[in-house]
Amino acid sequence: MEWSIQDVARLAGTTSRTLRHYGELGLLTPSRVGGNGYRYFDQGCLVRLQRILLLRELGLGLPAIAEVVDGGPQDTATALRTHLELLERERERIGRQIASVRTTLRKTEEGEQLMAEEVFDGFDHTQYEQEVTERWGRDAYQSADRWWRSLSQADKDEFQRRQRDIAKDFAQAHLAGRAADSDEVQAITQRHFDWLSITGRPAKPYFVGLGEMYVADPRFTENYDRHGEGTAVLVRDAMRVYADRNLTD
Amino acid sequence: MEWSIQDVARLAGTTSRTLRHYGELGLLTPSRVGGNGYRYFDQGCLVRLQRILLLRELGLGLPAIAEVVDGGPQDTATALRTHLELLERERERIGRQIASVRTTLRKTEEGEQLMAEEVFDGFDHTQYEQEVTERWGRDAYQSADRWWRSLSQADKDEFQRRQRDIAKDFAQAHLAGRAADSDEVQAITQRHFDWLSITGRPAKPYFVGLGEMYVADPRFTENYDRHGEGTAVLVRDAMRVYADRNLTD
DNA sequence: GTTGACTTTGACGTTACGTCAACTTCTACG
DNA sequence: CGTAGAAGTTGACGTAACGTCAAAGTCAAC
Repeated sequence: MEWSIQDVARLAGTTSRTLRHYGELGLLTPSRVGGNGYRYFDQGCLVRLQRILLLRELGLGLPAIAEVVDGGPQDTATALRTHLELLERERERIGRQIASVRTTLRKTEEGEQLMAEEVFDGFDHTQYEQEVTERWGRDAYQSADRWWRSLSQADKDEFQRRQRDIAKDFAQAHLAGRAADSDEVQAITQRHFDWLSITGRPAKPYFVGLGEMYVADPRFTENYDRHGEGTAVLVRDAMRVYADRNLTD
Repeated sequence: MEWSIQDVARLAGTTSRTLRHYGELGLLTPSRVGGNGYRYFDQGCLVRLQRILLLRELGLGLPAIAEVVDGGPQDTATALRTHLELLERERERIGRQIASVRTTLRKTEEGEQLMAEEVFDGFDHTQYEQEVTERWGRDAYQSADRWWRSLSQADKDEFQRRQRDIAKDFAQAHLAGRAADSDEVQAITQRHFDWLSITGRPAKPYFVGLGEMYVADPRFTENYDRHGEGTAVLVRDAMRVYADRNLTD
């Protein structure tokens, strides 16, 4: 018993083009090829095709399927587990994207001037920025940067007010001679971490790198040291301690 | 003030290739092109680029962005709402895919012979099947079919036992002379609907089409009529009533 | 004048096929 | 037995958004 390519396509709910494509990739070889070049498939081919189509419906790529269909259930399980992780990461990514789009949409509807003319803030300190960002990734910085620009002025003000409060507390602790790893300073650092978490929980290298930037980039240093000389260094150290204690990577 | 292509790429956190690509698409035109062909960008270009990159990070396609960047916030809001729907559907789809992969993975690990040699059940009634499936989509049927094949024998048995119970109750109601739109028959139909919902809530055309298949395909007719002649017709009518009352589209 | 960084255009590769196009083969009918 | 129509073949381009060479011209500095 054997079937033509069109028969198989109908039976399996796919197209002849797909079957030819699988043939090219060596995924599914016809059991017989006539003298006229016609492809014919037998029952074994159909069984194989069913497996391929099921796996493809689950979202696996053809190369992954190719490695799996000839192997045992062991290989299949491994591939599925890997694929599952990928799918879960993808779902998370989309979830974050949905949240971002919702925020942007709200801003847009509220008539906010999305990304106004102050695009140039931050475009003039490329000297230090470059050195620092290279350590923990330019993309993360750029991404956060664009996020910041998309906020409304009110949001920015609120965001900065919280930052100033935190900076003041850091400075006060610094004046009082507290160590970076003291409970008091670590509590402030926790608030600092929460403040940063608005755009998503920071990764460890990002957080540590940011601390270093507070010292390296005068624009940031000024944020802390204006409340008391040397505060930026304390903050950087506190951030490193915090990261070592609470963040994984 | 103007910048070279490499400068802009660095400033915006992207690559020169991307900028050239946007140029080709007419998304971002250089403010000036030197006699040597070099592209130069001014501040306006940077503002525009920031908007483009933000929207792209949100997952919008370049054609969609192209329509939006020149329009007002009105257009942007509409585009974002459309995009949001798309993202939410995508998240749901991935959620379903994750569930499917988990099930398949479990089966595989339990040592089930995934899709055994009985691939041929159902491959011999293509005559009727073809007529019926053409009405409500072959893909839906094929997909459900593959799902069915991926179940373990125990699951299949359980699934069929529930089906038999429902069929018997339908036959009994039929013998008692109940109408398709009677409360009693509709209650059984509800159970039938729930039973089908295992693979996902059926769409209305699917559900109605399935009812017609129960009459058109002797393999299915037999499932009902063996408990009493004419039951299949009652079931079909009951399913249509149920669909009209409870399902949309 | 040479080196090295930067620029240009052009073209191929990526995923899983869809969609012609041009041509041959099979099947059924008058 | 000729022919129409369905079905088969290979070949090639298109898709989204660039990444990645390749070949060649330009610019700035030593």
